[in-house]
Amino acid sequence: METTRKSNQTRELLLRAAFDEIHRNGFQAASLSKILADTGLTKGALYHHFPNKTALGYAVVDELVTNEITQRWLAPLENQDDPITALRTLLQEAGESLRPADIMLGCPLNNLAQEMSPVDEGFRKRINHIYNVWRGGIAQALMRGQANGTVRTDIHPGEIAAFLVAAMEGCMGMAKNARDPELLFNCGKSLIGYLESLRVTQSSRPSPR
Amino acid sequence: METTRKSNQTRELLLRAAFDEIHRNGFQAASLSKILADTGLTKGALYHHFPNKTALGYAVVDELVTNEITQRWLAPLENQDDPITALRTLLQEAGESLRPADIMLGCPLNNLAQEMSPVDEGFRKRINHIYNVWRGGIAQALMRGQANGTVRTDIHPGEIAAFLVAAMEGCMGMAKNARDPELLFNCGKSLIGYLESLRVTQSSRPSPR
DNA sequence: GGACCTACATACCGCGCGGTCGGTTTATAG
DNA sequence: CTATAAACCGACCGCGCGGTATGTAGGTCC
Repeated sequence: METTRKSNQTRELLLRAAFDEIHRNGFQAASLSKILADTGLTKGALYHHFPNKTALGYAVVDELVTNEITQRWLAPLENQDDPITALRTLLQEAGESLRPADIMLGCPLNNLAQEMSPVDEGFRKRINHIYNVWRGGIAQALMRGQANGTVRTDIHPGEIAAFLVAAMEGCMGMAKNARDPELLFNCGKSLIGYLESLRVTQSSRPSPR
Repeated sequence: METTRKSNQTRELLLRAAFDEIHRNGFQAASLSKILADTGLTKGALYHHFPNKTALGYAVVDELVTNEITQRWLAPLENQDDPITALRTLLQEAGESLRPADIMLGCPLNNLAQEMSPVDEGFRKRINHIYNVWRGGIAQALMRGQANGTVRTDIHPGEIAAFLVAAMEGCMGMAKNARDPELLFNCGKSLIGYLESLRVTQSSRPSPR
């Protein structure tokens, strides 16, 4: 079983290098030779673990990208009574943790979505599944907020969740192109403003009977 | 001078075919051979009008993409007293005019922005310039709205304009991946809701003195 | 009517790509 | 110690790509 563990190590090594290369150049322009040069491995190792380039890309999405989204954006949302402040905190943390190089490369999920959705149905379905889970997690958090009185009840959680994810990815994409942290900061400010408009305020609370 | 006119015709023919190819496959994966097959022209014609593939791409951005954005999103905004209803109308018109194939391919400008920004500085600057013009046009419209009392004065037009463009592109990108017109419709609804929240209402108007 | 230039056509090149395949090392099971 | 299969190596292949060079049809000018 020692072989299996080491085998998994090189598999993950390949996955991580592939993730970086894809993040930098997109999937289609990603070079297998570059990935192998980065890892110090060879064609034999790669094609032992993956049947072809597409399967490698699928594995990157299914394992690395999915994991990153769930860890970063969904897990912190569970068991939260106040989804709006929770989301706000997540946004601020994400904004602070982004280095210029990260801004320049953009969100890996959105990059793949924009590049591969029209070109490869396998990528499209996998990415759309991640987005569905993401939207679903936010929607559920908003519903819990509605149930406990922290979120306005006159909004549709599913629609709002879809818009929130779309706006986030849009802001990331803008900053990626502009290469301007301040633009990202301003967009984040507007996004947080929108987020706060979903909160139950004194004026919006129905008068007690 | 008759030759010049025909020459410009084939140049525009190449540009339009290149635009389509790039819109479908992205710039890097766009095939010059495919473009030439579509137009019925040959390498000689292409390299007579453009020094290389990159220059062709730049011309597509500088001429076709720039024109589409200004015509569709900026020209209708000029000389409008009520920018919020004007933007709302533009959004609805755009949403209605989009066919499933258009949704699937996404916004040409955003596609190029996401693909090329980290890879080629020439593309990045050109695209960023278009976005700057776009944001600027919306910001100016909002400022006019503030001046004539249709837009809230407690918001920063530049920041809001940046967020609006980002959110629009984000919504387009989501629908492109999901391949779902209803998702686009829902995002558009939320976007319009946000837009309307910028309007001066009876309650938000300062009491006259 | 020859010189000349623009506007294309066509054959060709080198390169890097994804992918293949026989060989070699390594590790575990018997 | 040996057999066997997994894990990995590395040379090789075909292909399509962007790009080049040479050629040529047709209009213009003197």
